Amino acid sequence: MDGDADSEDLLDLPGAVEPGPLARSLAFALRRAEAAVTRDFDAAFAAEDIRPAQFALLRVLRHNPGLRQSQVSFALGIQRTNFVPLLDSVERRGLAERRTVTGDRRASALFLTRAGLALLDRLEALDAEHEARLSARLGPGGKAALLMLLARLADRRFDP
Amino acid sequence: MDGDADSEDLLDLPGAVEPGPLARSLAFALRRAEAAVTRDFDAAFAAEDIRPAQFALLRVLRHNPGLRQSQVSFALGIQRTNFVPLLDSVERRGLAERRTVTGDRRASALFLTRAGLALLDRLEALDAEHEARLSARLGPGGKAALLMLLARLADRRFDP
DNA sequence: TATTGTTATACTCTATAACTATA
DNA sequence: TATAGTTATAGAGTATAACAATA
Repeated sequence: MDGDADSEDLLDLPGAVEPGPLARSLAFALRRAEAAVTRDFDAAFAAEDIRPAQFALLRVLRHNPGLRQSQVSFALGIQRTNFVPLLDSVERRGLAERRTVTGDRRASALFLTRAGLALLDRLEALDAEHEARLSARLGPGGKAALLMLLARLADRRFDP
Repeated sequence: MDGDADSEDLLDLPGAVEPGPLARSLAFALRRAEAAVTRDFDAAFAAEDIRPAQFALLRVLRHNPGLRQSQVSFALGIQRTNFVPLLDSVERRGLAERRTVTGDRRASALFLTRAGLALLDRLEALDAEHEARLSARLGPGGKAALLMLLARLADRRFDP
């Protein structure tokens, strides 16, 4: 049901600690990889005071102007209730705005401001370098392979 | 500096939302994959009331009896200050224990209890099924490839 | 002086319940 | 009745500063 080769040597726990079965745990490997990516992200974006969720939000708004909050939060995998303070944080900084929707006065449509677009241009430049550094760790074809495997893991059709 | 193939089609944001450059973001892909793995973990371990960090701690203690707190917390990637309540939680349940070290009265050595070992046996069985389900999502050789790529990302020698 | 474990604290992310105003 | 957005709140995970006991 598995059939993978041995990869016990892939994980080096620091300080001569035996990793044991932890060396083959996907959850543990994902956690360590995400921590490393976050460290590089923090170093790369320190000057812009932006967090990953804010960056992702701005990117979605640029490519999908006028979406409703529920649509954006669902696309980002954030509950609509937790999306409110996230959106507030970028709206307070004048990077995005809520506009009232004609025809449904409950909803609000989301747009980047000019300032948001200007910031996003700088962020995309920083991100290109960030992704290039990570890609260099992975070797030729590594990033494409990794994105494919991660997308398979994340496929909600397999969900319990 | 990159040279990967196009994989825009790998990410399907729900609700006809254009992912844009988010489709090639490693941080975003990692976040979604980790969320999916966590959902499967929660479903698999619901009956045992155990969290990933507690499980990882028990596993390290089994394979490395007598380690000091600092060593274990470092191996798990948890700061020693945050490790204290984690260890407290498993010690309160009688799964592990602190023992005084002869020769250094500041330190404590960590051991699984018999109850901890018994629980860990059940957890390892659940985890084998959990990992097998994830491995099935990835296809033949997928898990080994993914573990290798994640280890490359996590390699601290590349850290900023 | 430095190290081990600890407390206190704060910030982010996430999760649930309940509310409002609309539809 | 149901939906879009909101508030309040609680639980984890993580970060820094500072302390006591010991080395």
